[in-house]
Amino acid sequence: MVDNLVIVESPAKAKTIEKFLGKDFLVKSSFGHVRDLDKKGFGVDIENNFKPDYIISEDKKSLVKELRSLAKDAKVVWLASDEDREGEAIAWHLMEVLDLNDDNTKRIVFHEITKDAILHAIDSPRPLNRNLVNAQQARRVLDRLVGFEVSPVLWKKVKPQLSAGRVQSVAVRLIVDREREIINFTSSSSFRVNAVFLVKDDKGKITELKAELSKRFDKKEEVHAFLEKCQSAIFTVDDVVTKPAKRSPAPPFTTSTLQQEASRKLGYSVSQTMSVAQKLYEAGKITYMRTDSVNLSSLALNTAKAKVAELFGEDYSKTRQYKTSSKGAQEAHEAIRPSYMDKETITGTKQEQKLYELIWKRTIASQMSDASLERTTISIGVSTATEKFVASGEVILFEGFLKVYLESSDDDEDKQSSDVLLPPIKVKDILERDTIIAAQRFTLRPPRYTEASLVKKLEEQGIGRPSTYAPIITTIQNRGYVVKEDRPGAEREFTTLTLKSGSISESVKTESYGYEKSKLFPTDIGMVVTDFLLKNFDFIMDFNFTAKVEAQFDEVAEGKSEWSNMIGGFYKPFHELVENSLLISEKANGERILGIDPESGKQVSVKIGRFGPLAQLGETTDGENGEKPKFASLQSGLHIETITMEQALDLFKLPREVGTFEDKKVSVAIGRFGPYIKHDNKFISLEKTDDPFSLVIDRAIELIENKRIKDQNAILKSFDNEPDLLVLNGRWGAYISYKKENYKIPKAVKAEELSLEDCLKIVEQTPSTSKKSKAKSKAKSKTPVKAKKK
DNA sequence: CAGTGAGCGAGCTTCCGCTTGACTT
Repeated sequence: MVDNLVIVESPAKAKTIEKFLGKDFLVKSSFGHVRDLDKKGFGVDIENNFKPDYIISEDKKSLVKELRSLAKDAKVVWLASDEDREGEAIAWHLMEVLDLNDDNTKRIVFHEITKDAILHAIDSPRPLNRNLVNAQQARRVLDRLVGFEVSPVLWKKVKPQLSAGRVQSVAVRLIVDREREIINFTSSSSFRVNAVFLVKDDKGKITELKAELSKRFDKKEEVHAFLEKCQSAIFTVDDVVTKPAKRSPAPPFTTSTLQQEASRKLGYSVSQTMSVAQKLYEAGKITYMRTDSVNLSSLALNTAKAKVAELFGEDYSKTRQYKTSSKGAQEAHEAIRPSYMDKETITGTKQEQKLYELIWKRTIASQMSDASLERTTISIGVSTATEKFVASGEVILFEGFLKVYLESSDDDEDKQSSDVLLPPIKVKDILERDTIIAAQRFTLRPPRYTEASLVKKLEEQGIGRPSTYAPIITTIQNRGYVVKEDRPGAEREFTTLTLKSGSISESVKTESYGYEKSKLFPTDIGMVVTDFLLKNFDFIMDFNFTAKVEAQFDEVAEGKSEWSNMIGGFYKPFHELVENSLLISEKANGERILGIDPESGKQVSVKIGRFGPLAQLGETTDGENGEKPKFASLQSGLHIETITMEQALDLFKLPREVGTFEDKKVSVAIGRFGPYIKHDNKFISLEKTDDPFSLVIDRAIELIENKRIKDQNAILKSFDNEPDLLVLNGRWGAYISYKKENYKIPKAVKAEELSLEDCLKIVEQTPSTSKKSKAKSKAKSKTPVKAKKK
């Protein structure tokens, strides 16, 4: 039995703190919240001042039982959850659930996990802040009200199983808005003129000087006229300006900036970054990874300073304290940094090492001096024209933090390295022209969001928290509102004009553009739901909605307003909108009428049907005259918002009969898994290069025969007295197929040597999946009971 | 694996934030 029970939120934190506190203290973890609103009902009693109905989460029951018995035996229980709204609420829930009272309970907080900070916290406990707890309740109840009242409206008006929420709906809106900007974007082009001059130094050595014309031309004729003037022109250096400049390091990582940089520099997805960071945290290699703070402990500042001095010298060290600028930051933790600043590298998986290295560099760089640079701009006059060429270059005089780390930026397009060493040049120097190239350049449409750039945007708007950025991205994809995928680009032609020696030549080249890799795209359903919510619940879709309610939560936290009043003020008008939307609005299906089919004279439209987006030929009202409309699913790559009449009409051309083979019909269609041939009730996929609209019978027969050979080869073994059992060769090697179920063959066994008895034995010994999971969950629930007994 | 697109009505779905494993392939 121990006199002091300390409860923190994370087990890794508990382990560390226990070492600082000695054997009089037992440190346990609550694993986050222990209670939440009941999920089965509404969880909030609206009639009764929004009284929350809290229940202990199923997976926390045994933990609460254990904590309860430890608390009963302890003299003092120290509630050491984070010092923010959620942390305060966790402490309050623990008090309630563990039957604690003010006499034997102390609330302590610390922002960094150092011995000094912990001991200081123990010396200065404070009472629980009920106002902060109420602010959390208001936040929790509001999210429940919005989520559980609006989602059912979607089930009725759009499609079952959909969801809406304060955070996710706005996240989807961002992506939908961006997609529409892109759809409506029209690109324009202009000519960018670049010149190469040759400069000879004292020793006769020739270096190139690249410069761009300060003016861009819209028309080819203008370019031509300009190049003609350049043919005989004299190029003189008009001006050389050298300016000092400096660059400062980026602040240490928060969750959001770590996700962004890991995405840009290492190509990690947001959730990948978090799970690797979690591993590093659990191994004690970095500080807590869910934080919005850029603050570093004084211990970290000192060790970073020593490390910088050791590696690069005193000149490179500069101690900096950063201030958080993001909206709604609660700063319960430190920034994400290495636990031990002197460790440049660690052991672990490749992924862990890379992420650690990134964190180490960012943190160290944040404690280094500015880089100082010299930026030079050279202006070159053209004797026969008023336009001027400009060359610019940058020289690093003192590297400072750049020795270690430079933050990447999202717009990788238009990347122009200005880190060029310019040749020595003076005003009035005459330059020798080599070539001048004018290339047609197109304006860029707005970029689509990546996971990480969406997180950045959400954080800027104060929407979501460090612990939820990764789950948000998963949710909006799971709900089918958004997909993350690659999409091919397109090709376009551009013109270049080149002045070389004395002649001007013109050429047309092609370039590909718009290729997207791992970007977020809205689905048809995502767009329809967003439009529906905008129409019926515009204030929830407002990007400032969260910021507005946060301000009200703050008033509750400061004791200036009572939480259920605040919620009441929100709920009345909100609930009216819910009622109205149920009454007024029609079912939203995103219908778009494309026009009239010239062949049949019927209307062509697209909409969302029961099973997804479809194209429709004819109107439903036609049905009264006995003629039903035709339907066809939209294939991947086609979208309600952008499909053309031609593309829609093509869909009705399938299924298409191509001929007969072995006296059976051969037809081509497109199904869920792409284009296929149907013959004798068998399905054969087309290959990528085959076009279902033009496929001929000869090619179809070829594919059918190929498939037959392949199927034959897939059978490694069959048994005459048990036709249901086959040993097949699949994608991952040999396996047993028996009565529509597949069974793994143990690694030690050679597939060719299996007898029928061996196979049946394997089938029998393979436990069904349901059995397996039951056995494991039982074993798991036993462990905490054991722990209690000691 | 390769469909569907009518309608009825049962019973289900759903939020955001705090935490870790528990799963499956």
